[in-house]
Amino acid sequence: MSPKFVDRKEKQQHIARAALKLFALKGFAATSVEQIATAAGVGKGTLYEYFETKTDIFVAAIVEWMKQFENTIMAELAHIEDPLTRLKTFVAVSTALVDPIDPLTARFSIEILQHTLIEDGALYERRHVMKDVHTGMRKILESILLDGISKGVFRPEWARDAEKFAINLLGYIDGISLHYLMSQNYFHIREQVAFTLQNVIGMLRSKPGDPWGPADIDNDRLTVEIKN
Amino acid sequence: MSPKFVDRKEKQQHIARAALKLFALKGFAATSVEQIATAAGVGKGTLYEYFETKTDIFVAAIVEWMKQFENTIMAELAHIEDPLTRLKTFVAVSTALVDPIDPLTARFSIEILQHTLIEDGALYERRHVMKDVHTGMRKILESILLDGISKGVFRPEWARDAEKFAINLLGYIDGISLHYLMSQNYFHIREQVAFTLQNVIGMLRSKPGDPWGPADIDNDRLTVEIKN
DNA sequence: TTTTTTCCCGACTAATCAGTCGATTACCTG
DNA sequence: CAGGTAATCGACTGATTAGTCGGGAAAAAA
Repeated sequence: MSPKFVDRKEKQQHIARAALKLFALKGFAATSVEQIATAAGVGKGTLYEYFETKTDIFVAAIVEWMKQFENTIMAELAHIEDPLTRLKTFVAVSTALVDPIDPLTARFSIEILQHTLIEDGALYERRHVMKDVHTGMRKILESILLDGISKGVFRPEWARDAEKFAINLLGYIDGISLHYLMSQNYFHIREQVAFTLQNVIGMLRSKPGDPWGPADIDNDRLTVEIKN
Repeated sequence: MSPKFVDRKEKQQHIARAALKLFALKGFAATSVEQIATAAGVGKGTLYEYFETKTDIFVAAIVEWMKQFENTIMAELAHIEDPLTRLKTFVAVSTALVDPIDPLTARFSIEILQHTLIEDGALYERRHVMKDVHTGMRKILESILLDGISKGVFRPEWARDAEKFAINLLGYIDGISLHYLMSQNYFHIREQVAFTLQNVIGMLRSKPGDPWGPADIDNDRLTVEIKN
């Protein structure tokens, strides 16, 4: 049955993925190690061959989750040139995570948030993990903005505030996603995001002396499929 | 010692407040009923005279928390006439919750979020609680905007989008607050919020044909004291 | 075949904790 | 003062669960 030598990395990843689903669905506290073992198709003892503690499994699940997200967004951006489309795509991929069909990852991000913030949360001692994620996201967004400026699509004055812009937009995306999850059917996240994008792009493109108004953009790029 | 007849409402509130501090500090799961009892200065058995379950204590703590926030914001707004100042005050009070000196309430809001979203979270069956909170906040913000329009400070075209505007701004406030909490010292929340406010107010005030630019507002109203 | 190595497992342990219950105290009333 | 009642308490119970450990199975080596 079991081969003499097992690819430990691969098996760890397999377990981490099984754990990710459970953590996202039920939360860290409500997910027992036994359940993870069952979901991964191994015994509880085996699980402890590959991870020291439950928290380690959690961290591995987070890493797995981030990897998937980053892959998705980089793949989407890879073949897009137009700065406007790049910006819209970035926002679309980010908000697609809370699509009602698959709210798991969004719930999971709450779980991470909590264990990062709460004093004896599983991640309190490893807060840098989330900081690194956000820094990575911000860099991508900043580069989109600066690229747009260099291509003459956005006005150059915004270069000075690229970082502030990126931080704010990321904050908005997360916040509106959370509110959406909490009060489903109360508003339409696509419309809300499109509204913001219109205003933001209107701002980014307007030049002093130009009449200002929300950008009249098409929202085709606001739909993105996230592969699990 | 104990009087023959006790004001049950008052004692419940007393316990709820003690619980609020603990829940905010350590989270729902990590706070034991025993600890709540000790913090409230009563025995564990007594506590169950006033609440049926641990979850009921949690809900009571949430209600207590919301009441405090609403009192603060209404008190602040009560004596302000100028729409711009009202808007800035609203944002200031909302973000003051994540002041590094007292991040408890922000952590608590994460806790609520989680138990609202996770399937067997303590609040999953009572999701409407959070929805109601947000509706209340949104109404306040909308009224500020409409009032500003009627006073000629904001351009009337925005009336149509008052609701979208309010939902987006509330989402932004929560999102930027969360990011701030997660990566302390990485950015300055006051500057970020001021930046957004400048742009938002610039948008709200600009008229078609006007040269567009961020509003040159003073940020005095961005500091607010939250009383515990 | 026999031995060794690697991997797998689930019963067990020790600790935690939500909720119960019977005993006790303190106040009130007659 | 005495009987009754409201309020308090914390030891106990039952259930859950993170992490351990020793036995066993399969593959490789000898």
